Amino acid sequence: MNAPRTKRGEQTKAKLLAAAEAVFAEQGYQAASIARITERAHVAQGTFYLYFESKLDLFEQLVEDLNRRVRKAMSDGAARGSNRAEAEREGFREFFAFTAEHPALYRVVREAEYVSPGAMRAHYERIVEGYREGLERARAAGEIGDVDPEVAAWALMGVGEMIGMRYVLWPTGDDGAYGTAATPVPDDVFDEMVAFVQRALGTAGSTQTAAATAALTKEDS
Amino acid sequence: MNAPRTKRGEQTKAKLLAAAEAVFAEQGYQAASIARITERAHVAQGTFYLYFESKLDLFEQLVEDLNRRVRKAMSDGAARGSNRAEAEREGFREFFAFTAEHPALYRVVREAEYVSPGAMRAHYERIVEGYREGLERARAAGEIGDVDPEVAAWALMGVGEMIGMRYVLWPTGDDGAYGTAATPVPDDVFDEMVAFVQRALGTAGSTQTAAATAALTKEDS
Amino acid sequence: MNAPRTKRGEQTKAKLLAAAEAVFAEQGYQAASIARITERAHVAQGTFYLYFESKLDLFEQLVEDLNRRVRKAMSDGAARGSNRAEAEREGFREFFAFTAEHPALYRVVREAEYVSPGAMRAHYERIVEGYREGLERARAAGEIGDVDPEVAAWALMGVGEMIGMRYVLWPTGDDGAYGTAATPVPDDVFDEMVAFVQRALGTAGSTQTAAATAALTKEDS
Amino acid sequence: MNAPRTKRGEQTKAKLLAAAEAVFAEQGYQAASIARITERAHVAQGTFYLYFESKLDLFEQLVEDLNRRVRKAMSDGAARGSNRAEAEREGFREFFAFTAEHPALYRVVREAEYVSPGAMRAHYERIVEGYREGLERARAAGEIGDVDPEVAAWALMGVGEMIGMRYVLWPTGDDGAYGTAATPVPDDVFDEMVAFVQRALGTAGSTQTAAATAALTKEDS
DNA sequence: AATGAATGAGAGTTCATTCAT
DNA sequence: TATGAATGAACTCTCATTCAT
Repeated sequence: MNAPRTKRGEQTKAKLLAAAEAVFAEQGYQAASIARITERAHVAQGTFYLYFESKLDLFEQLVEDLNRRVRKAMSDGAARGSNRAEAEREGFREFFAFTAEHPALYRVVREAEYVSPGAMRAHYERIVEGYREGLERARAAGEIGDVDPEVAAWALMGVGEMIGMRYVLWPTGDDGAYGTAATPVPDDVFDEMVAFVQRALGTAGSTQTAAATAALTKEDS
Repeated sequence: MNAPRTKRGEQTKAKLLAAAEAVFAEQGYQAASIARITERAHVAQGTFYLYFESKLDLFEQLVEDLNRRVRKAMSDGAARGSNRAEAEREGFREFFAFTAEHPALYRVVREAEYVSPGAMRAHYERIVEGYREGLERARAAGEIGDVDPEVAAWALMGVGEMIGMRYVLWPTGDDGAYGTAATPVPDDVFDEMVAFVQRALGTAGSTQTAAATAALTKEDS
Repeated sequence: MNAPRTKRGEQTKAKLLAAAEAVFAEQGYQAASIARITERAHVAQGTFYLYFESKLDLFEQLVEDLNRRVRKAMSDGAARGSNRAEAEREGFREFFAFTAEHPALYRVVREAEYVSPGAMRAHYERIVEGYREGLERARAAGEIGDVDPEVAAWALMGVGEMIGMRYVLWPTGDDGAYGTAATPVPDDVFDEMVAFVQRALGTAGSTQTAAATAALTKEDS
Repeated sequence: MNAPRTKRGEQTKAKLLAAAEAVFAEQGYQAASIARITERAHVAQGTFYLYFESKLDLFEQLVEDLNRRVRKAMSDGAARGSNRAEAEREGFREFFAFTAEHPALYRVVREAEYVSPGAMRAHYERIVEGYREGLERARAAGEIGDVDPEVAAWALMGVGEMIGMRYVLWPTGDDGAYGTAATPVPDDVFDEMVAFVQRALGTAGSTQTAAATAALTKEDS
């Protein structure tokens, strides 16, 4: 009652997931109706229940899927950096890019507290886990100061989420309507934020000015 | 159709707001029904519409009310500090205490993206405004480093929100059920977080160890 | 969420119960929809849930209500008889009259095995309990033979139910459509059946022919 | 679109009928879904419509099949008896045994009033017809009293059905859950019931006590 | 000011049946 | 013969809101 057994079924499920992501981003989880989602996917309402047990099941599958992808993007970004400072910066860059491209993840997770606390926590915990591992390695390598990796990881998560919300998702000067094209974080804000976290972590070389850091990273972008 | 004109009316409206806060905290905005709220307030369903135009109106009034109170608590806390470092620390302390006592604010705001984007933004912007003003003054006084007050303010907001969610609202080891007594942030986590933001802001004297800071502030608590 | 608190509410609930009885009789429990029932009661669908928690709740309330009334009718009938033979006969007479007037009870109970086993069993057990008590008293008084009251009571229940179904509810020569006026049991069938059970119980005087018995009871009817 | 044309097809249809009987017994006709039945038969949903025109068609085929088999069992049992009294007893014995083994027949027929009145009536009428013929022959032979065979046949049907329901299908002391092993009628109840109907029919020799009858019939069982 | 009955649109979900392969 | 994906109408139930008293 869940996994498609033919190619056609696989396509249909993919269509549903894509439609759900779009509708969730536009209207949020609660306001999104199965009717709206299936309509957008060009399938009948009943078809939905061939691949998902419930609206909640869809939600959890979607969050898990997006979570996997955002972590992949972040770790790919971090891997581009040759030291912790660069890894941090590139990880955030990817995080914001993903947020801009998949606003559904962001928005839906914030709505999820009462919908699926488990899914929400798992989402944050997995990202934080990535931060924590990175920080532990960096600390062992002497690249950052004497910080508690766990607490620092949650703090980084918070910084990223709030900056992402404010500068990526809120269309500047807008009245709050969604669905319009989201803008990525402006360069100066991004640099300020990166400098903020690097000071917080005591990253080696974080004393350089934000402007200098920006000039540096422009080269490899 | 909104402002109570008698003392009795005032009490009724207050009962409704208190009930709404409790029910919102327990079930969230979407799941909370007017029926449940009026039941908890011991008034008839129709009475609700004597004081609120709609569920949304209630929501916005409640968020505004709580927002005013959390800002008051934070600025009172900050005023207790004799320098920026202490102000920061005491502000956060009050923020977490308020979060523990009024989980509804926190939870409902996160759910509000699609309910009332205006109310949600106003909530964050007002708190950030407080941070920003404090940071600007501190910078003018040379108490903190060369940070952009606006970006730093949003970053602080993010740190506070995420740490609050993780350490105040999630009953440790729990499966996600709400309604149980929330625990405030553990001392060591709190100290780590404060040290994190003080390094990030380049607060004068932030080089002291977290333990030392803790010892210091214990005296005046 | 259940008991009406005003006269108007009481009338509405009564209208719903009456409509439900009619619709259940016509279409059965499963096929009867809340929409159909509320339409017939001239109220909105939502009104239904002011007085019943669910379709099942309505069903159980209705069965209990009808059960109470059929037992009242039967015991009133039995009380008219001056000996066990007459009590038996008059009890059955009332049972069939009730069945003719309230086919819903009969039909809905037979459908209830999977809907509400508890309600179905309670229905039968309560009626049987009445039979059993009557039989025990009759046996103590020497009015009937040496029968096991419990087993005999269930047997009587069976006879009544099947004869009722066959001769009261099945419109003779009909193709099975319901909703037409039900006919009560024809006199000769009734007499035969009464004679059958009186022989089975060894009721004193049951050796008289059915015809004679009929002639006898005509007088007091 | 109905009759299997190959051996393989025949097996598939048989699997479907067996699965349907089991599922009907467990959940009843209405709650049983084609999906559940085909799943249990280990065939795809579409396969169902190769052998049955509709769910109703399946129901009617199943009822007819079971009806044929229960009548066969009953008449085989009756044939074992060397007189009417014994025939009656053995017929009931088989009826209860069949009920215990095929609870679906019993339960589904009671649910059938609105599903297929025709099938339900035919089921009862055919069994009653068997009773009636037996009673007519017995009466002609002077083995029973002066009873109307038609009415008596329906009464016997009722006794059997109700005793079967009460003592075969209701697991004693149970809360109404089905699917557990059904117990056959206890000996003493069975004897009481047989004595009941034999008195009702005025079966020759029915004045003997139930115990005596039991002793008698034990010999040939 | 307060009540509680009434509303009705809309939600998620089920399921017998059909269709393309 | 057999599959399983797809359909869409119909269902029960919820709930913010309005109305009559």
